[in-house]
Amino acid sequence: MNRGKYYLTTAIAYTSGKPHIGNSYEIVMADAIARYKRQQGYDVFFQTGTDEHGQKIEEKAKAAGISPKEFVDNVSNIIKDICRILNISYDKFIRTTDADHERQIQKMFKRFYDQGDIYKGSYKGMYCTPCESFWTESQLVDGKCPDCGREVTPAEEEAYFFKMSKYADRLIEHINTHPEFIQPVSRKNEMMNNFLLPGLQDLCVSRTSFKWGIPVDFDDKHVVYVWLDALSNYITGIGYDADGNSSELYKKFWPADLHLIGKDIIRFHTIYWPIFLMALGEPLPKQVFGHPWLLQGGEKMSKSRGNVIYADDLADMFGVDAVRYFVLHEMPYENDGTITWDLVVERFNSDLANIIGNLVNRTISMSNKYFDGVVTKTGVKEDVDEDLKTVVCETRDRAAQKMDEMRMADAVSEVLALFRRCNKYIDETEPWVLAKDEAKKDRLSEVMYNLTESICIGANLLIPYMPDTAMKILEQLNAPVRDYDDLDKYGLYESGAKVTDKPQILFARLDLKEVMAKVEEIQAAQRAEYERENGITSEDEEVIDIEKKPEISYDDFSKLQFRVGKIIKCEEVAKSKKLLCSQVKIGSEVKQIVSGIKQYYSAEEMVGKKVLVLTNLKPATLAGVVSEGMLLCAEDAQGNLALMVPEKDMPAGAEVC
RNA sequence: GGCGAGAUAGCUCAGUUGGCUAGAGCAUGCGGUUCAUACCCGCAGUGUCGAGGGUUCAAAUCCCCCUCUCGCUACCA
Repeated sequence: MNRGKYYLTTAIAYTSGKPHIGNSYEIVMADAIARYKRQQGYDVFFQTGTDEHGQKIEEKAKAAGISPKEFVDNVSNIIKDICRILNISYDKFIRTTDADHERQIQKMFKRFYDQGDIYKGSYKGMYCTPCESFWTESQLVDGKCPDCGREVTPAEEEAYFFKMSKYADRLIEHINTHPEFIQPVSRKNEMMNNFLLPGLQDLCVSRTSFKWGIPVDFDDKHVVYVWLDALSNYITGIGYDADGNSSELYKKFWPADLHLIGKDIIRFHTIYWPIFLMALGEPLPKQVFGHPWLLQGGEKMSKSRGNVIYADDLADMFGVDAVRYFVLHEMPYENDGTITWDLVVERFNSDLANIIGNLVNRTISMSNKYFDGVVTKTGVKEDVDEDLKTVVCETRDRAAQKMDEMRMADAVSEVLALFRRCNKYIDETEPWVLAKDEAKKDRLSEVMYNLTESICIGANLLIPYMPDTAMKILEQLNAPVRDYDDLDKYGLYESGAKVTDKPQILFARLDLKEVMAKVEEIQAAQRAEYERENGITSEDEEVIDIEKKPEISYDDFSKLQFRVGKIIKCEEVAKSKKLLCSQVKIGSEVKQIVSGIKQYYSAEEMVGKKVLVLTNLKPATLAGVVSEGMLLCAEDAQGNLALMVPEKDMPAGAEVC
């Protein structure tokens, strides 16, 4: 049955490095939806791809000593490879470095500019140095910084801005009249309360500080802001043309039925993207779903520790379908899910090996033992059959309901429940008892038929989630793939068909110890690779590279005054989550300094410390408290802070030079 | 600080418009079974449903307040 078109997309993956399993979750979920919709009879177009521009990539390529294009070619291929490994049935893999995509972005940018949606602005007279923020004229309050109320100063850099405010009312209207647009709904409030209702700021849509991006063709100092570039893939990938010559594919499939994205980028997809589309005069996507994340339990993931979990390692160990099953099953609707090696083993053994694999195996071996593999419907029914049939026939719609609500884990569980019910049926009917009584042979045959038919329906319902396993089961049962519309009908398995006489083990039970031993090897290899790539020996500690700032003169440096200060009193700033307010003795004076370090230091432990202080910074008010300087800290890649302290004891007030 | 979500079994969670002894999966214990991959099936649990107060014949569910957790956001000199 043809149910119309369905266009779904994933976010395109940023090509700054190999994605871990948490990043790969989304593509598996998207693939399950795509297969599910195809099975239902939708004409599906499923697009994914890679986002390849930006400063970060420019820097990474430079560090690797290759061109940005070489760098992204490499990573993009790795990501395609992961798609292949995970059995992802995408129809289009777009790269933002594709020539036609780049051309369309330039045309769109020009069109926005000609329409007056984009204007060339500059930061001049609108930069608040203390806040490090740029403001447009309209945002200033009495010509001053709307945040701190102080004077703003001229700055030189020019940039293009998009007039978001022009479309804000229309967007608010759309969100309010289309409750399904932002999913889960709890995210809608965040967008409305934090961005839309307070007033949308114009968005800077070009950069001049780096080169690796799509050049603005009428002003080549600028490259297009990466989000405008990346978001547009959803239309350029299916042949949108800014001059009005869009492809038939585009006309057929746009607007998208679903943008599947991570919860961290909901803002870009539900505010900026719709506004860009409004400016183009194109319809908005029907739904944006921000899914939760799959996190590694407990410890922080880091390649240098070798504990990053990758899709390909998982697939090697457990097989593709087990990985697909795990990530889909372990992902609740709104909360983040967890993945660890032992959780995967646990789920693998209990759900896949025990419940599904063993069921198929025991059923086929009984068919062979009692009837040489021939499955015959005899019509010898008993009451106990009815509940089995009811459960089996209802599973399709129960799972469908969960799928339509994006509750993947629940949908998979519904299908699993069918297999559980089959195991129970075996216990209820006790085929081995029937087999001992020749008079009950026809009843036994009916029981085997019921089991085979039920498993057959279950296998069909498994197709979206575990396509390979589903096909293996059907092959072993010698049954064709069944039409989705028939999956609530019982008794379509061909009576007299013969199942395989050599049942294959679908999922061999795993021993946790053996798995963990292999995990050790994987982790050691990962650490070794990390060390090789970064040219360090195992003696070296983890290092961190950051963006370098421009060279300064000694004069610049000498303007700063650093001194040793002793913290004599410290308390939490009441209205803030991050701030501590310290009284710092510097020489004979005491300065009050506010610092954002509450997450790393308690007020009590601060007292008595001797720390380095930038003393001649212009005072500022933070959360209503005056701060007269800055405590110096080092920050690692995860944002953890460590206070700088003198290596030997020095008196409070000593100058640092 | 603003806005929002949440706190239910050892663990992960479900509980629709208030209504029968508060449920599922995993883990635990006991029992059954032998077709099968030492599997499957059944039974048993323990729950102050975060604390306190209120509305009601009746509250996990509605209202108030408190504590804690989480998300987005602001501050992080």
